[in-house]
Amino acid sequence: MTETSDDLPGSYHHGDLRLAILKAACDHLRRENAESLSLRALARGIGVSQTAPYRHFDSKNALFAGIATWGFQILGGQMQASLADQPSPMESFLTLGRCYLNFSREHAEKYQLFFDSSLVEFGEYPRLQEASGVCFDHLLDVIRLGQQDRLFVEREEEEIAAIVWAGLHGTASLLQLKHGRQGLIDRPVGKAIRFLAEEQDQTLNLLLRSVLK
Amino acid sequence: MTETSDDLPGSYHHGDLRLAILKAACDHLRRENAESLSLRALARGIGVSQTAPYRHFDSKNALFAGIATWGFQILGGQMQASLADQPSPMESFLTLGRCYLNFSREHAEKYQLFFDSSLVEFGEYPRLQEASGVCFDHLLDVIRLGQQDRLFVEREEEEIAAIVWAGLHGTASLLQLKHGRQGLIDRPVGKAIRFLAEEQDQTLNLLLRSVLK
DNA sequence: AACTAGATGAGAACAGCGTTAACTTGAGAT
DNA sequence: ATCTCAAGTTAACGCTGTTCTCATCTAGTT
Repeated sequence: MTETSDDLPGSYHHGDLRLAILKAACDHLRRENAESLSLRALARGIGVSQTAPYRHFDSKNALFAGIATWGFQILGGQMQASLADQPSPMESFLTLGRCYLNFSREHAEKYQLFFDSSLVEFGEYPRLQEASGVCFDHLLDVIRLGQQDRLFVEREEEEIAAIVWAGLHGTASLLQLKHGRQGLIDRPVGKAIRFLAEEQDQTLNLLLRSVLK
Repeated sequence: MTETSDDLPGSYHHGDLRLAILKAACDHLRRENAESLSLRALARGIGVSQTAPYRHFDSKNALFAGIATWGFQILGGQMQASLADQPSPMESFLTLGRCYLNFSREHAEKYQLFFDSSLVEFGEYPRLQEASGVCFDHLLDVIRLGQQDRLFVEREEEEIAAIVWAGLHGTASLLQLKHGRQGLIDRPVGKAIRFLAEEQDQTLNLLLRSVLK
């Protein structure tokens, strides 16, 4: 035993290395980016050997999939919580949109993985698919609620969902450019993105017009 | 000289290695993904030494930036061409939307780089910023055209642009999931994405309702 | 025609990476 | 007290991005 750290005496086992890795990876993704993330550096930072992470994740991609799954679980929970005690289908709808955009901002590093098929192979991780399915089902639920009140244009629920999701994801995605690209600030595109960022409720109202009757 | 290939006698210089690298990289991105792209393998495939690419791109990230710049130049050209001879502002608008979605499908590998700030640092490449600015300006032009006909809700052009861009990018982005995630096919989310894919004109019409008066 | 400068290519080398295989440790169940 | 298995370690493989130094080709000047 190599006496590497100032831990308690018998600290051969970490305790919850899996969670520690997930957190450290998210920290890195927030400060740097996915390309520069290294499993070895992560392990070094935590104070375990370079190969210890492989006891919890089959590969680097599996780690990314784990982060994405974690993200969908958080998002699903926040969606469910936000939907409780809403006075009307319309309010439920707006709340879900706010929830989605807030998540994409607060957990930007996880959100990005949802759509990066180069880092996360959805097909290989059933638990990831299930977690994402739960989130999509929340959206469908809200849409069915609105359809009962004849809130939307007459279309199938999946079609409404597709348009709403596209608008939300597009907005979330453009908002992330704001932090990554400073050179755009004094250009028209900067003004456009600032609008999305600073007038979230107006943005949501405009997006909703796509599907409202 | 190592007589590596069956080229013409004096083939020490490649001719247009820069373009060859750009094309090979795009080929790889289409078939595989960004994470597995290696400069060395690229060079090997083309038949030059491992370090030859560095005469044309400062780094791997510079190569990605080069591909993105190339993409914006193509998109800008297609936008301009598609806008010629449109009968009405409304038709111009729809055409631009189709053009954007078509590009995101035909040049998926380039389009992805537009929004991957982990691979492309916009701030470091002025020519990239300029090429993307040209595309955004085409969108602004079309919006101004529509505003003269009082087509849109009364908002500043950058605000209209932001909403339209969000809808278009969201749609383009979700469409790319279709090819990357087979496991979703028989789920609701699969049906939603299929709608976007198969009913492009209906999708565009719905998205436009966000900003139409 | 010879010379030169600069662009383009090659080769060797370095540190770091993901991943695998074989070994060690320690905690909980029998 | 022993056994078992999950969790952690060490050593090693081949590959990568990148840099440094050197070779070669091209184009233009004298």
